[in-house]
Amino acid sequence: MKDDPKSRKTDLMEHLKVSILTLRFQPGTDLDEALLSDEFGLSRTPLREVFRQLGGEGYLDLRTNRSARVSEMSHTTLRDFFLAAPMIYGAVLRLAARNATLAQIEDLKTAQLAFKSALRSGSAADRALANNRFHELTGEMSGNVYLLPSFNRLLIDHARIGMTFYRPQTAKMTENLAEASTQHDAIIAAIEANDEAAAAQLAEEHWNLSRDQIELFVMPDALDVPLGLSPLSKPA
Amino acid sequence: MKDDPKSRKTDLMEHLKVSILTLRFQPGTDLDEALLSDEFGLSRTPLREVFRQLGGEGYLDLRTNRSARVSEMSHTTLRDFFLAAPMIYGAVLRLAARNATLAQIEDLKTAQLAFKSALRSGSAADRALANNRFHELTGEMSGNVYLLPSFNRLLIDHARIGMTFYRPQTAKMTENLAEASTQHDAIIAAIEANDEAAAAQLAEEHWNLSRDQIELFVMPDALDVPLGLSPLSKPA
DNA sequence: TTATTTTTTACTGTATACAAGTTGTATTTT
DNA sequence: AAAATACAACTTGTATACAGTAAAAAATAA
Repeated sequence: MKDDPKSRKTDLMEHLKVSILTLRFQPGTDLDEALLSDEFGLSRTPLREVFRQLGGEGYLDLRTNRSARVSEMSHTTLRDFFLAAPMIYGAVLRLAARNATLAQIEDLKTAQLAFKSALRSGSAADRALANNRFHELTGEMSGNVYLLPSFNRLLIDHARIGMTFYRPQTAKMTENLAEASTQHDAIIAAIEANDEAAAAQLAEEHWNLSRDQIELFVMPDALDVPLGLSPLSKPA
Repeated sequence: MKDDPKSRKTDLMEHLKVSILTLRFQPGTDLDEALLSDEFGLSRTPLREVFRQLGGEGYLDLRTNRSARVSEMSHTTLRDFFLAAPMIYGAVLRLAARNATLAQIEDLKTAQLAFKSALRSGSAADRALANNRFHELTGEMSGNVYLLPSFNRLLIDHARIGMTFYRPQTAKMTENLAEASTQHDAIIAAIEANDEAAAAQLAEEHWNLSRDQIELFVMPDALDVPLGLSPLSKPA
């Protein structure tokens, strides 16, 4: 493993992506050029090029004369998200079922094994990343350059939303996760059978499940704790 | 009009975009960093940042250790294009009808006036750019960050395909252009009336018209010229 | 002449120094 | 004391010089 600048650049890129997807860098966080260039042994020039690229892909917000910032997730985001996601993902899976190659299907099966493994023994970040990888592969399968920009943008926030998703706190949520995994298996089967209709149908079901899971967070069960013993911690 | 680096950078960006959209830079063209930095009075550092950004937006293809290249339009592109465009544009117009502000509608009307003016007296490039502007505005109106990446990617190739589109060679094609303008008016009306269904319907019709126009190019009328006087130019 | 290796040339990628701009703090003014 | 201004520290943006890499040209061998 040589340590040339090129590899450090891709290292940096990967590190930033993963950090953002897993909420290690929270939405709205300012990125310090000096610190990062120091950390990865890169000068600011290539670093800023990476920033620009990640900006274009939707990971970062760039503002002139101000530091790059991890892209925000506002309250309107969630609504826009569930408006666009089913349509885009439905189209992607339909095309995946139409166009997937055998090699791609093998990759997808491998990714699904990794996902299952993460569900069993991984952290929330591991699960979110494994799920992200699975869906990225379906995007590649669709092979439509006009669909992918939006699809990949969706995947970013899907992972970030999923970071809470993949930290199940109730039996119902754990159950939903198992269901998501089952759906992944069904998606693979539909793609392998070139069954476009089934794939599109599964896309919709997969998003409905996601939405249900989100709602379990937005509207949690009422607390059942005696007064004075509330688990709320002190204000930060 | 001050001439600071910041404005030169946006100048360069705008110049590249317009040049690509109007086919002044053909798909696949290599861009010369030294030449462009000389031309715009910018060093290569900010120039390369612009390249990265345009790469992210789909104007350029970037390859390591090779020059940046105007993004290609292959034979598969057209098929992918007409597969994705109606769906995305339908969703965009539906949301535009739902969310457009009065100020945005005014902007759209202004853009449509410019489009009509370009149809009357402009060049093919003027027409393609005016049309591009019109649709960009509908994208802004939709206000959905997850839809816009694909939508803007579509607009790039829409303009490039349209450069032939907007150089009408038969009466039928001129007629189609007038029809496109009429559809723009109808789109404005639907948005102004918050009529989502009508807007979505118009999106589909607008793309059908585009597809018809393309077909007039792909399958031109049989030549009616005596042998030996064929207008075909010599092979390049 | 043809194929292969070496050298040259041109271009891409990176580091560093410097210029311009922004933000926070201290000082002055009312 | 509050507001406004001026200054200082820091961050972002740009230019230039240099290092690394790929293609082209020249030279050598078959």
